[in-house]
Amino acid sequence: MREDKEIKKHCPCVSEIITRRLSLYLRCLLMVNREGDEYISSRELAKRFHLNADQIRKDLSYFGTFGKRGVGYNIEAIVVKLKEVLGLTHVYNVVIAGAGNLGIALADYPRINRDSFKIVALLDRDNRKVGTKTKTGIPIYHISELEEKIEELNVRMGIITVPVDAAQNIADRFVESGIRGIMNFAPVRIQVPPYIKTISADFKSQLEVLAYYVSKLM
Amino acid sequence: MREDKEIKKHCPCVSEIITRRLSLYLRCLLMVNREGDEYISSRELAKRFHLNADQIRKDLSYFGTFGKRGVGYNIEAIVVKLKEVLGLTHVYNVVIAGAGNLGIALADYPRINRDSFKIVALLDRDNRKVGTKTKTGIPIYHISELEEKIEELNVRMGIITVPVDAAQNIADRFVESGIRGIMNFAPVRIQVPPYIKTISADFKSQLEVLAYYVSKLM
DNA sequence: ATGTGTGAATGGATTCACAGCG
DNA sequence: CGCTGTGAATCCATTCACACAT
Repeated sequence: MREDKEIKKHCPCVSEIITRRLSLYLRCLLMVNREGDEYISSRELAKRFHLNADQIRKDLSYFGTFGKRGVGYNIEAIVVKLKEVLGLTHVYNVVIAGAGNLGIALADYPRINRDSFKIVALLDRDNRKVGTKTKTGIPIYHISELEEKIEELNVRMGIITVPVDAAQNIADRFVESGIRGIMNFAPVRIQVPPYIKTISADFKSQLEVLAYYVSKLM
Repeated sequence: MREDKEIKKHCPCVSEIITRRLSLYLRCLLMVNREGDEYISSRELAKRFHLNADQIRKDLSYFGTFGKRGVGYNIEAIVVKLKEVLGLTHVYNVVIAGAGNLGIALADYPRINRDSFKIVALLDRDNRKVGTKTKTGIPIYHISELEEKIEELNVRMGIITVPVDAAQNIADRFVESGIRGIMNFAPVRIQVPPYIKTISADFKSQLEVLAYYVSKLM
C-alpha cells in the first residue's frame, strides 16, 4: 500500500512484519528468562513457541551478530538488544482521545503503564467525564485541551477511540500537535502525512477477516 | 510463519493481507454508496481513500470480472460481491471470554451487533458479574458454562479478553467446543490446531510496533 | 557435534504496462 | 478515449543449505 513506501523514505528501518515478530520474540524471551537458563538456541525457541528457527536467526541478523555458534543466544543480551532495536529504552507518553468504554479499558489495561509506555491522559467531549479519573488514576480532560496537554505532557503517541465521524479530525489535531505515531480504533482509514506511522486496530475489520476464514473452513 | 501455510492446506483461499484489503474496500464503498453515484472507477476510489488503483483491480479480479471498461465498477454490485466473498451473508454468533473492561467495551461496541455479527454472551469467573447484563443487554454467564453456551447458542467465533495466564486454556476449550475463529487480545501467542484461524489483537504488541517507528522517525 | 549467520533459491505480493472491451 | 483485467517484471519475504565458529 502506498504509505508503506512513503514511510520508508523517512525511516530506513526494517519492515512492519519483521517488527511485529521482534516484539513477539521479546515477549517469548521474557517468558523463558524467568526460568533461569542463560542461553537458548533458535531451534529451542521456535519449538517452544511455534515459531520458525530460520526466520528468528535471519530477523536477528539484521541488527548484528550476537549468537554463539554451537550454543545459542544469550537470553539477557538479546532481550536488551531487542528492547533497544524496538526503541523500548525510552518511555513514551501516550494520550487516548475518547473516554468511552474502549478508551477507558485501554487506559487501565493491565501492565501497560509499566516499562515503556505511560498513558498520561484521556480526552473526551463529555463534560460529565471531564475532571474525573479512571480506576487506575488516569485523568480525563476536555477534548478542547488536546493540543495543550500533548505539549505540556510531552506526548509522542496518540490513540483514537472516538466515534468514526470524529476520528479524522482528531488525527489531524494529533499530527498538528507533533505526535508521530497513531493507533486508530475507529472504523475508518485516517489520512496522515507520510512521516506519521499509523496502526489500524479496528475491531470490526478484524472480525470480518475472521468471518472470511470461518466461512471457508466449514 | 508456519501456521499460515497450515491453514492454506485446509482453506484454499486468498491470503490474509488481501482479505484485510477487501474488508477495507467494502467499508470505503459503503461510504461512497451513500452519495448516490452508481459507478466508481478504481482510480477514483483510490484517490478518495489513499489506496492503490492497480491493487484494487487485481484484488477484485481474483473473484471474477465485474467492472465495466471505460466506466468503472457498479457500487451496489461490488458491495454485494465483497460481502459474499468475505462470508458476510451469514450472521456469526460470537462469545467473549472475560468480562473485564475490555470484554465489556467490545461487547457494547457501537454497530457491531448489526449485520453480520452478534455477540451473544460474555463469560467470566467473577460471580458478582455472573447473571448481570451489559448496557446493551448482553448476558454474562459463568466461565464454567462456556462449552454449554457455545453449543446452545450456536457460536462460531470466540474472543479472548481474559488475563494472560488463562488465555491458552480458554483457547483450548473454544477449539474443543467447535469454534473455528479466535480473536485473541491477551499478550500471548496461543496455540491451536492448524484448521483454526486466530487473529492476535494484542494491544501492547501494537504499541511496541508503534514505538519502533516513533523512535526512528525523530 | 552443534547452532549461527548468510548467500542462493524459491515463493508471494506489488507494480508496471498494455491489449482489448465498452 | 477511458478504464478494466491481466500477463510480465519487479520487489520483498521466506526457506533452504551449508560454510564456519565454538
